[in-house]
Amino acid sequence: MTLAITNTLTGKKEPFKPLGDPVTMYVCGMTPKDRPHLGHAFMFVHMDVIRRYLEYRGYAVRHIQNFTDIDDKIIDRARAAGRDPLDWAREYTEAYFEVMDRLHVRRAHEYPLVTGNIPGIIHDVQELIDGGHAYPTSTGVYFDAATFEDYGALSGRTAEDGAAGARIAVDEEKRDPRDWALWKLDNESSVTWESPWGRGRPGWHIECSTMIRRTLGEQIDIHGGGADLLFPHHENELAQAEAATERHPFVSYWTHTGLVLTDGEKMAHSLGNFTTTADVLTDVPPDVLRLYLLSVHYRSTLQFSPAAIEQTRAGYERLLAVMRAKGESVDGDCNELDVELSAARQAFDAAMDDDFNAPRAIGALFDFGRAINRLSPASSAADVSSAQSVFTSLLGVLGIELHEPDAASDDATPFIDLLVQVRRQLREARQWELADTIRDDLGALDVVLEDTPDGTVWRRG
RNA sequence: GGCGACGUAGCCAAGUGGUAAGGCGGGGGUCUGCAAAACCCCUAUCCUGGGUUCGAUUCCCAGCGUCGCCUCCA
Repeated sequence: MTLAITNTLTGKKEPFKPLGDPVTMYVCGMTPKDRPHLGHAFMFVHMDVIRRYLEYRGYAVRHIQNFTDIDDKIIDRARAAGRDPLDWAREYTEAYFEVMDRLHVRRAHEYPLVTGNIPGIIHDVQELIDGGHAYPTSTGVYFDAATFEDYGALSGRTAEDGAAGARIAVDEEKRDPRDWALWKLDNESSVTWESPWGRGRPGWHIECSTMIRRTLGEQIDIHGGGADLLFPHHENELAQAEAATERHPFVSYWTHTGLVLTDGEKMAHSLGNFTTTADVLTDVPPDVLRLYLLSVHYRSTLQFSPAAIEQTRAGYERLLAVMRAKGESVDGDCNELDVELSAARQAFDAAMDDDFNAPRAIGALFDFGRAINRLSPASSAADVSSAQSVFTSLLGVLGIELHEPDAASDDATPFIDLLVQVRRQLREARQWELADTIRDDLGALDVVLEDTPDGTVWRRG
């Protein structure tokens, strides 16, 4: 089987052929101006799954993700709060890690910052000027879009589209409405740097081109980011990179994640309609949220719905139940579980090979879980536990871990055990009403009792 | 206005030119003292109208609806 990845540039699923070893992957990270919302969680979780699956397939992956730690919004917000912009950015960078760690988003190998790449950015801007792709004006340095023949290829927009859609105030000094700032002159803000063109700071798009070049090289395998960055950000990034290096393609596979909608519109900091990831995690376990985010293909739009998360919670319970299955057969030479096991692996791989189809992969795992439950009475303990370990390892490729709600450290445990003991005696005495009352009352306290042939077991509900 | 995406059961959501995964919910059953969990069975003809085809939910056109990008944005 071959892994195929949809490439935004061509709009097609293409067989994955890495440039070399390791596979190079760049993900457009956050501008840490506010706390990460569910849109961020969706994107980073899906990108994490892409990386995990590549590693599962045996590729070594070098994953780089930036932080745009200085930009207009950060400066504005910090100034309004009377704070230092860099300090502001650090605070929300921490907020990012706090929440993504809980969601098991694996850390990138490096997190370059704009503020740590100024010399490289200045070098690259100068190179574009020298190459005839950029020019200085009284407000900064601009990229000359007309000098890059393929401009618009990624987002599928022509020069005419650009002109027609130009709603931004026309800058008389720009040669073309499509041109954008590589360097912004600025003598007022606290965070500026000297440059050959005057004091200022980088434009947004150039940072990614520079960081990719410095950390991964002139051409990379995979570039990820939200669909809202396709234009102009990625279009410009591509133009800057290829104009500077004259190497094509800059990126082999452009992967864009769908956007998260809330009440029918895009969730965004700027719209003020966002639900923070941390907020959701106050009452939704991280693995449940992760399962929810992965229940939609990465390229699709996710319509955020608390009700759907609740449904996912129930689905997660079902996954947990698979781990409670026990092999009961002593002579157990039932090999049906082996058959199911290899079928599950195959279905999982096929789904993920097909453009990282996590929803389908999850479906395959639910099938596998049902098979484990069904076959466990006729299988040996060893076979069941090895099936379960494959089950958890495949879930692990999706970054989903199975955790029973923790009861071990609970002070109430001895008392619950005691009640269960008393109830056992009541049941032996056929005192059903009292026994049921204990069960119901414990249930109201989120302690679930199940009477099995081997006795009563209880767990946190 | 330009460009693009999407519209699948009560809900979430995959997918295919030959009558549609999975999860939640609902109904029935097995098991159980009764439950719970688990297991088994049932629960959709794929927005509308044309067209192409032996045959379309899947391809093409139009319409309706929703969303995104064109400005900062994951």
